Amino acid sequence: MLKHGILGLISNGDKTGYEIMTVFRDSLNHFWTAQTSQIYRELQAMEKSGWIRQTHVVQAGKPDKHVFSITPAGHEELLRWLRQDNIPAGTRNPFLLKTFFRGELPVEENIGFFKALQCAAVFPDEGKQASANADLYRQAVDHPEKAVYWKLTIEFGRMYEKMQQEWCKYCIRELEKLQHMTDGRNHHDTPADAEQEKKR
Amino acid sequence: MLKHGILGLISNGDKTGYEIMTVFRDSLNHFWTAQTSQIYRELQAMEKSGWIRQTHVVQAGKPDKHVFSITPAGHEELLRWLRQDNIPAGTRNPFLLKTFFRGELPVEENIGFFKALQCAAVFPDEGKQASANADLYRQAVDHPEKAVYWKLTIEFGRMYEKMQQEWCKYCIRELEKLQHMTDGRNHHDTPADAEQEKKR
DNA sequence: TGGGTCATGTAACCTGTTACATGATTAG
DNA sequence: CTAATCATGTAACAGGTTACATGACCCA
Repeated sequence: MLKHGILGLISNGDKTGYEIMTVFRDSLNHFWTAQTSQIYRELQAMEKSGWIRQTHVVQAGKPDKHVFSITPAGHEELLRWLRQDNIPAGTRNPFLLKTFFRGELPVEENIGFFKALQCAAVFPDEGKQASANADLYRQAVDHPEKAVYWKLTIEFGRMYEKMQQEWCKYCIRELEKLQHMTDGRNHHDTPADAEQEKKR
Repeated sequence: MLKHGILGLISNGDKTGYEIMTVFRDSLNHFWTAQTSQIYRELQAMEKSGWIRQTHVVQAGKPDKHVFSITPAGHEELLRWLRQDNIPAGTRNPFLLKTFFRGELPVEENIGFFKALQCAAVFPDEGKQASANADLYRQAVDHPEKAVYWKLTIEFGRMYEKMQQEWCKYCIRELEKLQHMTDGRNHHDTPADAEQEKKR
């Protein structure tokens, strides 16, 4: 996956490992991340596969640059990847995994958690996003037909965040219902009491 | 992450590696997956850490069972994990990574893709979900206070899917706009022509 | 008698994370 | 003078995937 992400970035213009790292950090961070260590490792592998090619650029003062450009074979591979398995696979979500087991914690604590989550902004706002990466911003001006897709991912982020907030509201409602149900039977319920209850 | 998922499952009742695999396959598949190879590996590690403990159950005919149960130390670890880093980190989304680079493909192809995605159901429907795993179903009847959280993850799935459909509509609208814009200037635009265009 | 389920795993590989390591330039 | 930025990486480890391997039972 990362290999193809890097390939896509290089297809939009030659880049060094360092530049690739900055794009991940500044612009793709809400749906993908990558450490320099991994980027350099993948670049080596991709060069071996013939997807990209290296040019040394000697610089005065600064360390030399290794600039990578995409090869025709690399571009073919990028297209192949884009077209392949368009069946959206079940995305792994650590956050839902945790939710699934929250029954172990007292209800009040979970209500508190969802209230906090409701306020937390997951994605950086557009303003930040737009100014973060000069390269992408330039692209948006020069090639609107490519920049649309960038806009689509940002819109996804916005809609996801809104949905998450709605979901939090739903969770809070459900948990408060549960709380009232148990309140009737058991008035001052502490976590320790709940533990005792379970062990019977 | 997987270690803690397994720990959570065992905390809801003793299980063999095989049983854990079936729960992942039948009930958690929309937010997490696990291969048997990995499950057995993790179980070993978790036993070494003292989070779980093994009992051999000799069976007539069938191979022996290795039934795992949670230890007090394991339960403590589960609670620690549930409470730790409640800051929802940027979830890695291979699907958005691909969207980001769709500019490489012709617009019509991408519109077709989003139209197909709009119709594709990502999550299995509740009926299937509920009947899939007898253990979870029983839990829903016996311990409504724990089953709520399971319901919450299912509701998340439903809301996510609805949001994705809305997003697809938005994407189609945006791409059709783009198509009309380019239509004015360049009438019978083939992918090959686009390639030529780019290389200038 | 052949395929599905129950039940165990191993080995090799690929991918991702954490920590370390260097060194010059530039801006405050 | 100090911290950030540009620019390169390596080493060790953790986590996930793919493929292989075994064996008995049960149902059609």
